[in-house]
Amino acid sequence: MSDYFRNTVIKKLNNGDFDCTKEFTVSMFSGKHKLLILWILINNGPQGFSYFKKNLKGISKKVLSNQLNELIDDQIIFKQDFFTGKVRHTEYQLTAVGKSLIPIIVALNDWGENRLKQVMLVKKFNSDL
Amino acid sequence: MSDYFRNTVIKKLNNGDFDCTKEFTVSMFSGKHKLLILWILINNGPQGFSYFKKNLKGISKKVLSNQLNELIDDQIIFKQDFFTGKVRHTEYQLTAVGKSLIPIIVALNDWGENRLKQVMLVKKFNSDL
DNA sequence: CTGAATCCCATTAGATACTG
DNA sequence: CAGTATCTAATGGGATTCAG
Repeated sequence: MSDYFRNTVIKKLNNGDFDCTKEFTVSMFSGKHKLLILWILINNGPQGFSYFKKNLKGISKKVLSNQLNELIDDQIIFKQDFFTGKVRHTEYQLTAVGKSLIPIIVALNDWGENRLKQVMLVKKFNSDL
Repeated sequence: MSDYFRNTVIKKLNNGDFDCTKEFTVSMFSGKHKLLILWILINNGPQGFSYFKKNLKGISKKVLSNQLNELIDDQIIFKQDFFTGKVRHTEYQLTAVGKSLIPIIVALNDWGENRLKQVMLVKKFNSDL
């Protein structure tokens, strides 16, 4: 992702540069895994750290941690801790702000699925020649 | 952006790994400036290279070129060249695929504007204390 | 179990110069 | 005008280590 980019946008906002709405919006989504994380939360409900680790194939703990923290900073998700004895379990959930993204994320996902089908059809057609 | 990420997704698709719809979708949008580029095309119609250069504050020619080419590769926009004598002018336009993104981009932008207003209100409130 | 800190290398962005 | 080529500096990701 782009911590640098996010920080740049945050600085701009703090300096009263309101002319960066689009950059702001992009900064909310930049990060390879954020859409996946949100998708999981939308479809499977609140989940813990290890659930994401298992389901986001190939993601490292560091990157996952970064992405989750950025989403928390942006108030799109929040975290709760539970203890079983000394063992900590966590649960990440969508905030109200995060929930307001659901229609967009669903639309984005639908678009991606349809587009992927198109791409695959073209590929198949070409290989059938 | 992430040429690396895009290439990874493309490789996966070529290897028959269809289990990366979300990654595919994200790869379409990854890139700080793509949303801005599309936003310009949606609102201001077809534009040339220098128009983007002027309006995407701080973007370098190299990065702009990359972003435009990725969008072309993904068949979201296409390019036409015109010559006035030996001087080349270009025009980038949305394809049908690109146009299918308009509702999503508009929704994304609306969301971003509203969210930014919220953020600003909170900031103002805090500074008024 | 969750997650922060560190080290190191791959990738990307920016500046500059050059071409058709 | 619209890029491409090249070089360098800044960033980001992965692996490992450590801690609550």
